[in-house]
Amino acid sequence: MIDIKLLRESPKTVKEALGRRLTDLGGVLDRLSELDTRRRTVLKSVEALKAERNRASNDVAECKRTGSDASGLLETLKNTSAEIRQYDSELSVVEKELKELSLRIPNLPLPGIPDGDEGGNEIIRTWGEQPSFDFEPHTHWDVGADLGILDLPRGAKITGSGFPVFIGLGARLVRALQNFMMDLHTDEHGYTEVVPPHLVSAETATCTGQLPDLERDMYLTEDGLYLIPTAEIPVTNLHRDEILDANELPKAYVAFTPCYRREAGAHGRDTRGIIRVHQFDKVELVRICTPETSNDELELLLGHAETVLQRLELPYRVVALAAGEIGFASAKTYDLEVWAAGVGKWLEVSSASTFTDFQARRAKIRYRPRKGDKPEFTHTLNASGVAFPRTIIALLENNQQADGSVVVPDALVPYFGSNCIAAGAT
RNA sequence: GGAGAGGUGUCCGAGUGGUUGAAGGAGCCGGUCUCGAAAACCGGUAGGCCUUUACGGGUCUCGUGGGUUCGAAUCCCACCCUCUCCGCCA
Repeated sequence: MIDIKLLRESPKTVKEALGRRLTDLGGVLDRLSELDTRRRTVLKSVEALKAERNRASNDVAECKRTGSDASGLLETLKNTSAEIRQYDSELSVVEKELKELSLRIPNLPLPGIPDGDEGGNEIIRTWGEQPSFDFEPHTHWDVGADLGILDLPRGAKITGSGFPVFIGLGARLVRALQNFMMDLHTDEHGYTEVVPPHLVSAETATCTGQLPDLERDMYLTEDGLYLIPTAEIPVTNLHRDEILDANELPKAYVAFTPCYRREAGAHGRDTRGIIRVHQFDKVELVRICTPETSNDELELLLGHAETVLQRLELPYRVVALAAGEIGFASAKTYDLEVWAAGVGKWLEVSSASTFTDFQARRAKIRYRPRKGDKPEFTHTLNASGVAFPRTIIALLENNQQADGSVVVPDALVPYFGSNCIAAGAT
């Protein structure tokens, strides 16, 4: 949620920051300022009238007690109340539009991030070696089909395209990845494990910023509930409407959930294999912290996601997204892209973002710096740690052998139960 | 799905039309007492918004939203949530 006071006090700063997103919001911002001014004007009038009414009302009560005549007072009060009702109704109209418009304003990009659109993205670092082969590496959909562990046609039969089926060792691989990542984040990185609801209310999805921005990308049920496109939504909302103690922060949560995405408007992109699917599993990391620490927390979070890929021995790069590329609620985002030798592409497996106080404002997540202090908004952050399908793509494509088998990285062996996936095994 | 009960401050809990933003208790913070602690006693202890350089002032909030009234935590309506019982079901 945009800080309306900031817009009031330094509209130029806000406009310039939002301008870096390369979307035109000028008209909306001007309207917002106009509504804000109007709101305060009306509010002053109505509150003065209410003060008057409250005083007179007490006088009426006093008259009743003493038995004196209050009819004159009552006459005046009637008029005052009528006037108040008029102002009140204007106020509610103004406030409604103000709120609706505010929800359409994205977060302000942090000053340090690169400018521009996709071309402005900066590769921060690269880790690991891209594998070389003495044969032409196959794509994951071929490797997976040949091993009998990934069945796309049957998924399409059951539901439609974009709903993959993992079978046998494929399903076991998913389970191994889940346990490996959850153990890593809880035991070594200190996260608290959460199993959240997979369906959320519109209000919940609004607080994290998916609504109204991504309305078309979420599955909406008949009951008005949305299937989560990421565990970020329910987990960040855990502390909605709460005032936390400073010594409770940072809060760190990890959740494994399926994610459901309509991918509306993405038709024709990455349609083969499991690069882009409607349902996938993901381990999500969420942190809630004080404003002073959020920049450091972002780096920490990014490191936790990187550790997953390092343990899995998957080559990756860290990309700092340009201001025109970051998500609606984000102020700064790093993408983690893993190398996939078969399709020959870098694939995003994690997005680590700080939302500064944007989500906290919407969700009213606050904390008290010291006892007796006024509550302040926290900052919120999240990162995938990490998304499964593209991790599986990288494992299958990078670790494939000439005989069609796939080598399982050491870190996964205790969870998977074997150091290789071979055809015919179950 | 049916029947009933209920949602009040950090917590428990009183309050059925008029200084009740809210009794009382607990907790917490500060103080007195004490070598120190406990006990006892005294004081303090919600959030939002508007306004003010500041001190302060104003207003709103007793699940949410409407309504009645000069005035609502208190009356009326709708919705949400929780609990109990019955039914159904994994």
